[in-house]
Amino acid sequence: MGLSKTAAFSTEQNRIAELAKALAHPARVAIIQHLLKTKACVCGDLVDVLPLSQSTVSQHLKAMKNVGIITGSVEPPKVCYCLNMEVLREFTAAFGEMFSRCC
Amino acid sequence: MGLSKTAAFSTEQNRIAELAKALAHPARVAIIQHLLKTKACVCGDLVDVLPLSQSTVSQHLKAMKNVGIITGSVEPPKVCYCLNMEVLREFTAAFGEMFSRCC
DNA sequence: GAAATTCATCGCAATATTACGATTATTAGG
DNA sequence: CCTAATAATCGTAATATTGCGATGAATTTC
Repeated sequence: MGLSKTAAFSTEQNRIAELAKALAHPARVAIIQHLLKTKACVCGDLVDVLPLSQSTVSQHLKAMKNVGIITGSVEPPKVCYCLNMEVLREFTAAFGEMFSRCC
Repeated sequence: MGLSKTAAFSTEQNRIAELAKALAHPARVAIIQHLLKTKACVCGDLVDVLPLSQSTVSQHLKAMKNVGIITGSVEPPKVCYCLNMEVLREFTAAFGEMFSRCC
């Protein structure tokens, strides 16, 4: 029917999938990489860096913010985006734990 | 227009996104977890374990096989699926490297 | 050769994602 | 108050994903 049967899976499985989805697009990867590089918060120069329109970038940022992997703080008239280290640790922990036994 | 502008991003960014996409669905996570648990190869009992139809499971397996994160070897009339440790290492390396500096 | 088993693939429907331009807040500065 | 700057949201269109039942291919067993 086209809808992801999230209800049929565990909370953990859904969370892991959600975290993975936050990086499951090259633009999202590029955003993360840029935020890592510029260390300090960055705002709409993401639009300059990415080969996408302002509205599209804004949508990606919203999606990533919903998952929690980035945060956005208003600094009128700009918005400053940062990586959420808490969630990055959650990410590495989840996958690290998952694959620790085998490789 | 709805198409992922993959051409506008680097090969590395696309590969990372691809790897993430392989885990960006709870069913895929469940498949990985089950393959980790049963260590040895598993076949169609994935269908018994997952709350999805045979055809849907087959599709997920195909997608994951395309990314390379699992392999399937024919053992008539069954097909035996295994994790590809090579690609799992690629996965952990990619994200480990990415986040090594910050957390 | 006729079932039975196992899995891939096809065809379809529903929903999600990606992308953009245009519009709408919000706020700073004149 | 008017304008410029910034970013979110809306509306729309195209494409991708998810899911299932039905069908098809390969192979074993009887």
